[in-house]
Amino acid sequence: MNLQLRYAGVMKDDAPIRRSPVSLAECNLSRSFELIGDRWTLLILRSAQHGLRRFDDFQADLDIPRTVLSARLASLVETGIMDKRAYREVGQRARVEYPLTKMGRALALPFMAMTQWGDKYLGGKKLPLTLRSRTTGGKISVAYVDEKGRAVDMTDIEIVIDPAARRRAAKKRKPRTSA
Amino acid sequence: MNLQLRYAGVMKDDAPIRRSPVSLAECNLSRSFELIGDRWTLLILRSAQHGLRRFDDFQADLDIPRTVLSARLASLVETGIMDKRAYREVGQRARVEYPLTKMGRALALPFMAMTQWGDKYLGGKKLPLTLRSRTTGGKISVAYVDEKGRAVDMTDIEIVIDPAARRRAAKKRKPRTSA
DNA sequence: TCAGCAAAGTCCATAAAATGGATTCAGCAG
DNA sequence: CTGCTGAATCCATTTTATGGACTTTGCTGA
Repeated sequence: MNLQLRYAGVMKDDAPIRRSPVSLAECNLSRSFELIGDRWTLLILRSAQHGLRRFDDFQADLDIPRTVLSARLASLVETGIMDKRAYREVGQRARVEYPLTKMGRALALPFMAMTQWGDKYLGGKKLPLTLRSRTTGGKISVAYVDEKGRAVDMTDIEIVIDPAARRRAAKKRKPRTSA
Repeated sequence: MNLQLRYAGVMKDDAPIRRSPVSLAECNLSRSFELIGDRWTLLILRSAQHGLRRFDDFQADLDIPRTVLSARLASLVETGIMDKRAYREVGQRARVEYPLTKMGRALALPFMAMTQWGDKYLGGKKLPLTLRSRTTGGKISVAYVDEKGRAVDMTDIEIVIDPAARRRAAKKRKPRTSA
């Protein structure tokens, strides 16, 4: 976890890179950030990963303004990360809950990778939350693996950019001072 | 990648969870989000992962307001994710650049996990950016692994919460209507 | 020598969001 | 009918973002 990932075929490593090789519009990382990349959305999703599903539970768990929560849940439903459905407890009227969809549950992996990063660089000695194997009890972590499911070292990895996705000519830069 | 991760020892899975088991203050995931969890910071870090280091390069790459970029870079330096240092090109005066620190470069793993998620749920057929092994040329991905570096299936994983980190009594909820 | 330029900012007025408190709405219990 | 509760919405205030112009520094080429 020491080296920066490097591009395939790049030799001179000291010449600075001036532009991202993939445009924002085509980059699935920035597209992800567009959907979930703000503080409250991320925190809502964290609570949701823990199993929370109800409006007031999110509100109390995070102490989030109700207007913001309302807006964020709506957009998470719209993007397919959460579902909106009725539930009914015994002797209660029907209410609404927001469970994660499969798409939303799949965020567990990036979130765990992020947690691992926080554990290493922000945490103290104790790790509040860890993963372990049900069968062996051994510690589980997130890592790069090859096709056979073997962990690989970062030094053996290179980034490949699809030529078709390479940043295009760049819509003409607007000059710094216009008037 | 189908099931939600489950807590160790939890049997009744249908009773809704009402609170996150780890408080925001102690959760290394929410601490991470506090540092990097806003749209512009995430995008700056994406560009930085691609190798960008200079103020105007970030500005042009992302079309980010200069004030915001200035503020974000300062806080990334303060938290130790980026470094601030002088560089000098031949025949130019000394200028400033913002390379990622080791801590910042380590964000590559969560970012790749996030990219993978985007590839699956947001992307089209084509993947603009992929990882491969330098030695075998095989595809590299991000996954859960055990201590021996073997990929493990999600169904075999359970979440363990350190009892010491369990959410404490919860500072008394303020009533809904005060006056 | 000095005008021009480029990188790395700051300043400022306007626009957009977040915040937090009160209010609304629906339907079950008593 | 009244109270209560979960799920919102409304509104005034504060905070933050936005985008354009302006500033600073020290090089280069004329």
